[in-house]
Amino acid sequence: MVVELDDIDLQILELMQANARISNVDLAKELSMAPSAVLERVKKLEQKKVILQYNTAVNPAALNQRLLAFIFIKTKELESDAKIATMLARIPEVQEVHIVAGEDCFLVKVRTEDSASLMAMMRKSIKRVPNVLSTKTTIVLETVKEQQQLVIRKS
Amino acid sequence: MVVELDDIDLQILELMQANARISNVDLAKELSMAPSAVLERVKKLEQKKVILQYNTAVNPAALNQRLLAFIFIKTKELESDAKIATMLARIPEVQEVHIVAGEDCFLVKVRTEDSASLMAMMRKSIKRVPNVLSTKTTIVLETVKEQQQLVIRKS
DNA sequence: CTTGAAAGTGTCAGCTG
DNA sequence: CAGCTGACACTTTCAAG
Repeated sequence: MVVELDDIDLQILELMQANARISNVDLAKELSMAPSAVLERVKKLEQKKVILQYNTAVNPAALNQRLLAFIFIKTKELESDAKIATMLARIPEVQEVHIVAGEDCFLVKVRTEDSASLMAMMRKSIKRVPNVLSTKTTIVLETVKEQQQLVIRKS
Repeated sequence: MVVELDDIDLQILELMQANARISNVDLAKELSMAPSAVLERVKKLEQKKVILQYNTAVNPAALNQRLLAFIFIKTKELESDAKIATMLARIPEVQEVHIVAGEDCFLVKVRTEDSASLMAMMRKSIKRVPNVLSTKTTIVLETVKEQQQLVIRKS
């Protein structure tokens, strides 16, 4: 995908990354533009899939999801990577599924209530995915930073 | 932190996780409540830090950030974990910093333009953090799923 | 991109159970 | 305390320039 983004677009993205619920008029004030012009740009950014979605970051502790783990999953060498990936992606506790270079094939990020529910989830969901050979789990003791904001470099 | 969340709160969180820019009236319609009551609940959720922030997911490809990597960082055994973590967290390309169990001490998620800029960032930023003994980098070939939405279980 | 106007929304005070 | 109503100001959104 090639998209042309000018400095105004980048500034919009920067402001919206920091606060998705910023109002159009506030955006317009920051950019010294009319609200309608800003709205039009935002709509175009959505439509061009530059903006993928607006989400609310909920405190995991408030929902009793205290355990975070990364699981490396090794599978039989085969062409059907995509199918396995899709099955992993369907597990609700799984927040991320990456296909990675090296001998481990998949890296999965998982959030559960505690270690017991992690084990339950692995037995119930991950180990039932066909062609899974082995898993290697890394437990997170403490998260120091967790954000999806991208670095925006204006020209 | 212990917070009491009832089913209405959970429904608000579910709707806002999926779309942070949903309007108050739409929320109210979904919940069959008056907008003012919903607004009050949302404000309380923000204030109680159940809602941490509203962010916009920007397509990394649109900003030319095509490379995603996870780096395990081993450091000298010491008490000053927190200081190292803070230094890692300050690197703009670093989206996540976790302190993990096992012999690797830190796990860091990084997004850069390409492998050259990843190497540059490692030389310039990570290797300059004191007490870093070694790093082990896992390159992501393809991301199949990436979301931070939590599983919400209504009672 | 701007203006201007209509329709819709956020927000608050005051009221009710 | 949590929710409702009603009212006003502010926003969103669109057509036209």
